[in-house]
Amino acid sequence: MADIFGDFRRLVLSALNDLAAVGTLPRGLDVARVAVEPPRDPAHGDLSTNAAMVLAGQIKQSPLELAGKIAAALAGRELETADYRGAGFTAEVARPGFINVRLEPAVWHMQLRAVLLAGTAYGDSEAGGGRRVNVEFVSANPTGPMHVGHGRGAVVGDALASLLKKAGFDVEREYYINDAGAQVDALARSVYFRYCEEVATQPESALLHSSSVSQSALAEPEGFYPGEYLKETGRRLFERDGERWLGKAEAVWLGPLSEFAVAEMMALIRDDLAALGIGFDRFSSEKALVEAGAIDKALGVLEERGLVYTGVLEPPKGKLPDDWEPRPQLLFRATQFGDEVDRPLKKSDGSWTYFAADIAYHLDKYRRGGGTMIDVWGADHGGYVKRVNAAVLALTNGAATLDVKLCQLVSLFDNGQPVRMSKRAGTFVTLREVVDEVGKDVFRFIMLTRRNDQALDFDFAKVTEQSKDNPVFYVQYAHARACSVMRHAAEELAGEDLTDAALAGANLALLADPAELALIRLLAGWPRMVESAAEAHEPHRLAFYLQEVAAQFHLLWTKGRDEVQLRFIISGDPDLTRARLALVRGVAIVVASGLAVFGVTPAEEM
RNA sequence: GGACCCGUAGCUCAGCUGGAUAGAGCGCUGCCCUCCGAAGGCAGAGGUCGUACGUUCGAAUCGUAUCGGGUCCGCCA
Repeated sequence: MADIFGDFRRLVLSALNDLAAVGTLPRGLDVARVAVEPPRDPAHGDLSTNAAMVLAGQIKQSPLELAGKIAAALAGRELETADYRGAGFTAEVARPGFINVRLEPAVWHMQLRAVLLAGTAYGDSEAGGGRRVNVEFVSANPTGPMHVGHGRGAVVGDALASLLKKAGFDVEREYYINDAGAQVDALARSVYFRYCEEVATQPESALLHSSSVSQSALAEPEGFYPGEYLKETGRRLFERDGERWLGKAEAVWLGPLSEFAVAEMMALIRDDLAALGIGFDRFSSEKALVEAGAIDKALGVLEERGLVYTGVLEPPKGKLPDDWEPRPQLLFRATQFGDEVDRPLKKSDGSWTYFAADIAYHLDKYRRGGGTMIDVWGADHGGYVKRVNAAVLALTNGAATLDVKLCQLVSLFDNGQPVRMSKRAGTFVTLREVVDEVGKDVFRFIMLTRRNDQALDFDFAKVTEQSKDNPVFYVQYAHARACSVMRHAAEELAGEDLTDAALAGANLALLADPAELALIRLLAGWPRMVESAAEAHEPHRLAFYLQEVAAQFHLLWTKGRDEVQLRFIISGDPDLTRARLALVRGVAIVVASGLAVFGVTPAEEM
């Protein structure tokens, strides 16, 4: 894949090798931090490398002097990749020790050709080397429909997975279903309550003839989930099972109803996810894991290493809970792996903690081939990161890495006014309502316009506005505009071959305007952008990049205004027209390629 | 009281893992439409990167302390 920055970096490294061969440099220098980047100021040239400054410290030489030697070693070399073969460049040394490189414009023209030939596969990278990455996200409790915060995690996780795939990793998307534990029991009881309500509406119901049944059945259970959606679930249960569960002891129905309720809730959640265009490769069940004895096995691993013991935790600092008292518990030595305190594995009633199940789950993921694990969580789980990291370290002896991405809160606004949300008051806004209101593409893009650890304000009025302060619109508009130009061209140049493959053969050397070259430079940065964003696990970077591409394209468009925009591109000169159409297509390809990572459909017209 | 996240232009936010004169949008000032996408663009003003030390050739970026905002806080998930 054509990547001028990567290619030039290889050139620099080979020059360094040659210098080492003749003894100018010692062997075995650490070149990991040697980078080839576009200089911040275009006046400094097309490419810039910090090689001299990175190495100067290692060999105690002046960066400036070393830069001179490297620049001399670079002189006379040629770019070796087929995409640029024969293209020349000049290197010069600048103040602190930078080596600035000016490329012949032909390099950029060749780069544009490569973009057209690659299509939306442009930017695909081998950087991941097919290594396995497991991305676990959403994992919302199966107790109701998703809310907006879940939606953020869903989009971030999904886009991150796509990004990693584009960067050459073997990615698995996974959802962890917390279908064990007290909250599922509470869910089942809530469903039972709604079921009884439903039965009571039936004219021939046994409930009507038995006051004792009605009294016990129609009391809201402890931990009741009050949401309306469970009424539907209760009705569906009645449709399926009739009055079968009526008046039975809880012990009889709790198990079957839990299963029923979780399946119903997961169907709800899958629907919400489908509305966002998100699917998973795997759903893992906590319950199945527990029943398979995975916790015992995982704790066995920890026990072998002497990391499990029974002890009493120090009271938490600051204000104590009212009922605090010292209790002996089964604990994990998390403090040996960077956590503040050792963490409980068993509750005082002898049942496992959620953490114990999580230890088992992460070991399971690791054993399935996940040397690299990414978990996307809500920020309210922040206090949990250290202990899970500690557990992963302990379980795998440091062989696995876990990166937990915490998504900060999403606040809803409408025209600057906060949208008040309260579960109790029933003014709770679900993810589905938001997505139905603004559309999947808008929602997805907006969720990626902030770093995940930055709180996000979501304003219904602003995100649907057709103006420049709306990044979704701005980027989509660039793509639509490019498509519009191509439609005009197809009409006016009927009979000409305007496919990407044909345009790649245009005389691109005619693109000599600084604004045109600047735009190609930007497009050339796409593969680098994919790799660095993937490495950092930060999909939001692409959103900013795409806005930049859109801005440069709009700029170029208006630049043609003197000659009337469309005529600037589709001019009287057939060769120039084809060259400029090639650039327009290049923009469309990169934008579409970026939006594809985001799971956003590029607009062809607006 | 502790842990985690965030303090960058009036506002909302980037800043590519330590580099050159810190950027973008909105807002503000002044420009650019007979017509073909002005749903856009150009130029200008606007900064002690919360504060103070430290690490080094070099810090918005790393470390320590401190102030402000948010989230969470034994067996809840």
